Amino acid sequence: MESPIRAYPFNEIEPKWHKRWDEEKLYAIHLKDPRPKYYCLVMFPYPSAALHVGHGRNYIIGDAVVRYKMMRGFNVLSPMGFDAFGLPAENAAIKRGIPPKTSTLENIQNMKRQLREWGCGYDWSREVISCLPDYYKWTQWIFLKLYEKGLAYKKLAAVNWCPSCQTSLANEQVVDGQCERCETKVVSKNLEQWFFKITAYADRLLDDLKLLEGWPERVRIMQENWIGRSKGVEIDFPIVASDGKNTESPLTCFTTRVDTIFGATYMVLSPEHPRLPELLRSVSDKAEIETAINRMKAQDLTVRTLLETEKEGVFTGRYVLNPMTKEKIPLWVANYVLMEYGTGCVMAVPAHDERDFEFAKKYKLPIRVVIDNPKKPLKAETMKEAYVDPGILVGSGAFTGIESEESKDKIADFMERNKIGRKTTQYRLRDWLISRQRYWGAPIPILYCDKCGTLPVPEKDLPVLLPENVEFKPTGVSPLRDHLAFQKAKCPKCRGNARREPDTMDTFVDSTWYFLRYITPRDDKKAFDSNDVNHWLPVDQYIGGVEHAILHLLYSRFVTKVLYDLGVISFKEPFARLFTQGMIIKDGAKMSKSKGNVVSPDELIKRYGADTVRLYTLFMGPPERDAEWQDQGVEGAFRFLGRVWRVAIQQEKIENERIEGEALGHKEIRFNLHRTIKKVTEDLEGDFHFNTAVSACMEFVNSLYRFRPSSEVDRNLFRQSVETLVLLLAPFVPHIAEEIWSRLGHSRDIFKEKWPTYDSSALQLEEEEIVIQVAGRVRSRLKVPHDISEKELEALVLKDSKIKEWVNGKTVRKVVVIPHRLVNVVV
RNA sequence: GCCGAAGUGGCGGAACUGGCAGACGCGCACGACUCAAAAUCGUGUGUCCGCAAGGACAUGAGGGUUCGACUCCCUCCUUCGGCACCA
Repeated sequence: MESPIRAYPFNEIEPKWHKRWDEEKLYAIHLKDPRPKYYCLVMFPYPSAALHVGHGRNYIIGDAVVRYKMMRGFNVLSPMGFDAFGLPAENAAIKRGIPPKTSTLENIQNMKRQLREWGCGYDWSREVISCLPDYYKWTQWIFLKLYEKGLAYKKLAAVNWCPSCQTSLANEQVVDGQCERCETKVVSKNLEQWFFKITAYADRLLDDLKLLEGWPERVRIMQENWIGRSKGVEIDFPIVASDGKNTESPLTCFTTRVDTIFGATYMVLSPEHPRLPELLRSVSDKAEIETAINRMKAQDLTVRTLLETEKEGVFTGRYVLNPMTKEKIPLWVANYVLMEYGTGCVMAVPAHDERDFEFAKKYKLPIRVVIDNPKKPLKAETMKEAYVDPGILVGSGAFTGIESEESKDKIADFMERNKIGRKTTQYRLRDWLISRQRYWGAPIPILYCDKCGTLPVPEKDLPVLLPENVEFKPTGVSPLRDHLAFQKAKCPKCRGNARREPDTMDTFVDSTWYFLRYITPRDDKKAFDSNDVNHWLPVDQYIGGVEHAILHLLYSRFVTKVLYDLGVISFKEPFARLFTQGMIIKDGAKMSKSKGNVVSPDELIKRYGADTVRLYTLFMGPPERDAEWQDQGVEGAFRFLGRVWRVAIQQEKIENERIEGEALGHKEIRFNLHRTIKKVTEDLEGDFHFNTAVSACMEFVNSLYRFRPSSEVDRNLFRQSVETLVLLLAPFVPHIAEEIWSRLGHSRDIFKEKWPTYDSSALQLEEEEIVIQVAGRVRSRLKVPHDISEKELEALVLKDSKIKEWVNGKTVRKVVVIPHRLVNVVV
């Protein structure tokens, strides 16, 4: 890149203030400070090699909020740390051929330098690094707490396995059947794994979303979808005995549409249903049936769950009884029924379910209408598709004639009374699989003793240290399994030899509680102090990318609720307000090293200074939306800061310059000044409209360039204008603001100053311009006194020569007067 | 398929509660300064007609409500995101 352009001396200013802020400990807070607290948290980063401007948006937004709140008189907590365990760090280390710890700590140093250069300030005395024992000791403690509560358990299950990362994954880490990290196709594998019982909290995680008014609607909806609660009924279908003796227990299905029960003309099991072998025992020609079932089982699950996939099935030769109609209906097995959801058994109502309809048509199964369309009566023989909307029950025994929505409860109650079925709730959410067969994570604090079984590591023995001299290349089993020193353990009960759990925890466990650790980060007696944490949390403002809408944000909410139940914290939700900033796009794609479209902040800062990068980042568009990075836009921000510098520092020069444009007077400048304060304040108090706040400042600078102070009073206003401008800009461009502030003769740090307030009387002009429309089109405008009455205004308008021309002969039907704004003459 | 967000000049984007569409910035053109360039300062810049004054058209498309619609309602199209054979 070219050498720095001639401009204000940002390369002297910026390092000077970084040093000053460090020395003054501008960001260090005291927990017991009497001012109102404000906890501003940005999502802590993975320590990758270097940050790009896309990452920067997060920290710049956060820093602007922090500095603004400081000026509003809050005791602002702004901590930072590193989410340092996990696959990305380990994979990067493997590539470089060095231990993950070395590369991670190296990366952290580089990122800290970058954050400092950006001018983003944190209370570094509170730094947490999740891969260091003084942190993960307490991550392990959290695990033990969940274990005590029965919320951490081990089970053999079909789990998602990434063949490239050589580890199991949580459901949340599988995107479109692929590994979230490496996009390799995920396969299913039967393994014994550790899970967190997040499903036990499904209802509360869902219901408490309503408490999160400060969260973006879309994030709440995404979590709602993910949890996927559906209320319905479990119904027992008695099996018709093939040998006359009815000894088999009934098959249970789950449905959200009990209202359609009278139309259930067959029943379908998932090919994986555990009772299939038993059901088939008495069937004579079962070879063919079993072949068909095995074919369905072999079908790739990701393909099988595609809507387009052809439905396939086979009749089992068995029958069940529809418990309401007492009819004998055939029992089928079909590929469209999933074992993972509900009971793996579905009552099929072809007339009112698209999938059942398609299946029934293919295999010529009976279709019976039981919900009629009130607008257009249905006929089973002529139906082209299932009728899935509400309607009136027909052919439904005692329930005929009832509206379908209403009938759901009535039928369910009837079933409960007669022990046919019971109301129940199903969730899409699965328990959180937390074991990883990889090295770079916190060891799961569990011991196995041949005599005493599975035992938690006693709290006093924490941390279970992650050994450093390990051959850690992924092999599919945890490298800790064969590490002798690590495995050398004693059973806490019988003192005999015990083995350690070799798996490590998912990195997302580390980040479920880091925001608690920031309060008392060096406490080696406990994870956090309940009193302090209860004072400082929930986080007032959380800021981060929307990619964590489900994963991190759901897991953190879960752990918070567990800690609440344990009585160690007094709040149910960790983050009161959430702001999700948009991505930065370059050349049509998300900025990423692999795509080769990253813009490095280091070079930009060298060329233009950090304030320019910050200002452009905030100005480029609404912060919650994606934005396209344009190098030329950076120049614009840089030019603006030059204008600010000149108007503030080199005032005399401007005073002496020849007036070329239209000059503005005292009154207009005063008006603009207060209007700008109002606009910037409202933009920051609202949903962080930095882009319009910056543009308001630009407008004000433009107007200052038209001001020619001619008197002492004028010069005072000019000075006041400049000082206010600098205060308003300080959260966005802290270095230049500090520098101008001190050059204007202030010795106190600008962030210890009060945020300016506006005077509404200055916004009240005696004369205002009114827009005049004829038939809704602007035809003229008038300057009128502020306190003119509507009558007077109307009369004035009708006398106006231009308006007369437009009215010309037509009758005036009505005159609409909107005070202080507009008059519309309707002809 | 369901849910959500968005669609405005050459570009990024503004527009309060329904009240001057295009603020602010980029780009472009012209002028001032300069021997010249850069930087800076100024002027102009939606489209069409017009020398101009001015007028017509214009916020994804089409309807509607209203004195008045980027904004509200209906139908549809496109892009992005989430969920999805979930019973």
